[in-house]
Parts: sequence; structure tokens; C-alpha cells
Amino acid sequence: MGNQDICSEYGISVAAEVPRLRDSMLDVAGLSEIFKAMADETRTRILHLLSQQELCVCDLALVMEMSLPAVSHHLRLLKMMRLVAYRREGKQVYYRLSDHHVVDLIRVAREHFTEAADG
Amino acid sequence: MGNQDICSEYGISVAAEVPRLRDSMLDVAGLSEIFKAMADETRTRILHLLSQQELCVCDLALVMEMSLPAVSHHLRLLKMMRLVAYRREGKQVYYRLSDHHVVDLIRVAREHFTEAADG
DNA sequence: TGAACAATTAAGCAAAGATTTAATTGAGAG
DNA sequence: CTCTCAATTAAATCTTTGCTTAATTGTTCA
Repeated sequence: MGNQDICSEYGISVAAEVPRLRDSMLDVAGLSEIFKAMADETRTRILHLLSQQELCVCDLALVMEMSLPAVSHHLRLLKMMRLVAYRREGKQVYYRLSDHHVVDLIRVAREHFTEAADG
Repeated sequence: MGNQDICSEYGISVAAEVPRLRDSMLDVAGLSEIFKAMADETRTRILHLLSQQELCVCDLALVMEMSLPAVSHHLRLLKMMRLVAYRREGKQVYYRLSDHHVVDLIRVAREHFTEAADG
């Protein structure tokens, strides 16, 4: 019988773990916001482009063939999550990755993607 | 849309790079789907719980205090992205992480989260 | 000053996503 | 076979998100 379950009145081995498991959820509190920031094709593209070189907003708009406000909107999100940093140079605002974590995340995700594809 | 010109006459240096940059976007094609799968507080919690031990659907529902269909719905997404695997044992279905990539992604995201909070 | 351009913000709308209740499938027990 | 429980699927609702157009801010240069 499935003693690991708490679905019936009999299995209670997990029941004892519930407090600890509930507690552990705090470990990842707020973390989904970071993934949410990367959970859009446009934004992963932006991040990937910025991992290669610093670019201003209209450069990004041109390369990705999108409207400037749309790009700016996405950058706002990435900025809020501290995934990108920026500097103003005259009329343009140049964006870059704020640190190596984004590159790491993309690398791991690509590994998973290719391995999952192979089977 | 359709701004053929780059930031007027200033961003010319990038013009030569546009084809290469456009090409590079293919590197991350479809990658946002993985992040999308993790871009929800409920799902990051599920993945974090499963990184500690195998659990059935109603275990998860109990620990997270959510309805069973809601949990099942999220598991469906995680299953499709091959982030979790499962086995049936009697009436229950037990879920586990399918590989180490999820753990890596969470670890990197946590690093970024804490460092961003400090800095 | 004011004209021109890069960028951001605002408002409105269409599409996608999360949760609920209800119905259905699958498996074991009587 | 029938009843029960775990899990999934379906339908409906409500919220969130992404994009567009329009207006605003900020900067440079004439």
C-alpha cells in the first residue's frame, strides 16, 4: 500500500513532512518573478542579443523588427528584475546584461532543451 | 513597426551587425517555453518540493493548500516541458524531477535574487 | 528657444493564463 | 459489477499580459 501518501486516512508518512515542506516553499518565494521576466520569446531574444553586445533601444527594435514602445516595455520589466543595466549616451539609452546570471540561465535552459529534444 | 533606419545617423555601427544578430536569435528559439513553465509561483513551488522528494498529486495539493485540478493542470505543463517525470502506483501518480537542470535553474535564479537584493 | 529624435509612459484592446466547479477516466476494494 | 478515491479533462470565469497608438519626457543641435 502506498504508505508515502496522505491521500487516504492510512498513509501518513508524508503528513509528518508537511510542516517542513511548507517551510521550504519560502526558499523559492519571489523566484518565479525572475523566470517570468524571461518567459517571453521577445525578452529571451533581447537578453541573448545583449549577451553579445551593448545595444540601444532602437537598435533592438530594428534587429527584432518591433515597435520601439514594445521593446521599451519589455526592457522596463527586465530592468525591474535587475537582469539588465543601462547608461544614457546623448539621446540614446544603451542596455547591457547586469551580470552573468542571465547567461547561465540561458545556457542551462538550452542544455535542457537539446537533451529533452533528443530524448 | 518597420523603422528601416537605425536611430537616425548615429547607430550606424550596428547596421553591419544586424544580419548576424538576427541570425543569433535562432539560438534561443523556443527557449522561453522552459522559462514560461517556471514563471509561476505555484510551479516553482512544485518543482522545489519535487527536488526534495517524490510526491503524488494530492500530496502536493495538501502541502500547497490548493485544489487538486489546479495542481494537476500545472503538472501537465511541467510534464510537457519534460521538467518532471511520473510513475503510477495504484491509484496515485507520483511525480519527480526529470533531471538536474531544474535544480540548476533554481540555484542560479536564487543567486541572482539574493545578489540583486543586496546590491 | 524651438525643432528633431530617442525613449518612456498612458490608455485601450485582444490574447493568453490561472483557478474553480463539474464531468470523466482509471484503478483497487468489497 | 459497483462503489470509492486519485487524477485528468472540460467548460466557464476572471486576471494578467503584450502590443498598438498617442502623448510626454529628455536630450541634442541649429
